[in-house]
Amino acid sequence: MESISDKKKAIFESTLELIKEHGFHGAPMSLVAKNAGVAAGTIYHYFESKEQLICELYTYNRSRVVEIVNMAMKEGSSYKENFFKIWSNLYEFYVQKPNVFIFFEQFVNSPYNADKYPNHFRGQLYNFFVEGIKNGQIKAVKPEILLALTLGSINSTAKLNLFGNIPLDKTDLQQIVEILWHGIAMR
Amino acid sequence: MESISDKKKAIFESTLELIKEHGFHGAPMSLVAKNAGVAAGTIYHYFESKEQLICELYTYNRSRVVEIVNMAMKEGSSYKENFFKIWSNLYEFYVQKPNVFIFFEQFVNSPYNADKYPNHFRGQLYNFFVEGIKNGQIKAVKPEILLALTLGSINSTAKLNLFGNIPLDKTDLQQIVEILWHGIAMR
DNA sequence: GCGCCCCGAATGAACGTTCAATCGGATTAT
DNA sequence: ATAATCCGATTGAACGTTCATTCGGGGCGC
Repeated sequence: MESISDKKKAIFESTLELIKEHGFHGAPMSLVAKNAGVAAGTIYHYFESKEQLICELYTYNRSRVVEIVNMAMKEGSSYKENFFKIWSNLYEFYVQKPNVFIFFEQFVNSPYNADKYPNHFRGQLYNFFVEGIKNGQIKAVKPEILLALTLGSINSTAKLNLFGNIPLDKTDLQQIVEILWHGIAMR
Repeated sequence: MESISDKKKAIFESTLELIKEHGFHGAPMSLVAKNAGVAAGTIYHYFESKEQLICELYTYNRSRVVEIVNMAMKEGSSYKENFFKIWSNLYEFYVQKPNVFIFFEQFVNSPYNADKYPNHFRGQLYNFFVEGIKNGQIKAVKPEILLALTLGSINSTAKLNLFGNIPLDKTDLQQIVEILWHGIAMR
């Protein structure tokens, strides 16, 4: 929600783009600056260091994702509909913003990322599953497992779409969520 | 299958360890050399460049993984049993060799990796699913989707085990594969 | 003594970061 | 209204460090 200055936004965008294209290596501050249309020194006016820039970039985008999930949880009318909404909204976000998606993938497995097991969705999404179990809509599995499977399937589907050489249409996506739901739903 | 010299193996192991611990950055050749117990120059006797070292490290370990899958496909007696075997053998491999697992994750999303959509299992595992569909054991979904979901679930489960702060026992794993199977199996 | 393996100091390019200088708009003084 | 002052934002050349890579040499087997 906090609004950030245009310069900061440009630096963020430039960093995302470079990392998507060339990885952490291949994203030197000089290039980040050039592509953002600012001088090298300017970056250090906004960020303490490269590490901090990257970490802030992560937390900023992570909060966007959390926001999306929280929104989606209120959209549908039934529990299943909510689940589908969450899945597809998150999927859509990743597919629409590949540079964020790839940055996430790079960051999460990098040493920049301090806690490898973030509480990402420990808040709302975790509770969403706990709720589903309590109400008998979902099998009684550890909620962490449901989280992992759900986010994991979004992840690999996004990758399949972005890098796979087969196109994924609405029907395919429907099938995928259906498979997941069929796996975790009661009955 | 090809056997590699002890020095090469030591260099591989050292690289894996450093990358797991400190990422691509934080794995300078000088340290790779030191931890492998060789001189910096020696590495260049075996590898043309750092890039080549990393790429070879990848293809070497990838072939190990492919091997595991191919083996697992012959172990069970029923189709479902085979599926379970593949899943758990691959899972076991990742959990037993976290440095390989993390290296994979880092590599796949890095610019070192040329083709983001590798034919990894296009060979045997792909056929395994095609077969399953033909024989009516599995829903008629694009095999690529089945691949993505299966490998994705292995992936996120391995991460959950390695980094999550909850332990995963046999029952949990059983539940996870069961969920997946229930989702993709016919009926 | 030739070829192969190995060493590790040397090299130079590239990188993250710093900093003195400059800009430009707002504020104050005249 | 104009001039003087100020101050955060911005610049980019320069610095010191780190890195991948090179290379001249040493030792061992044949």
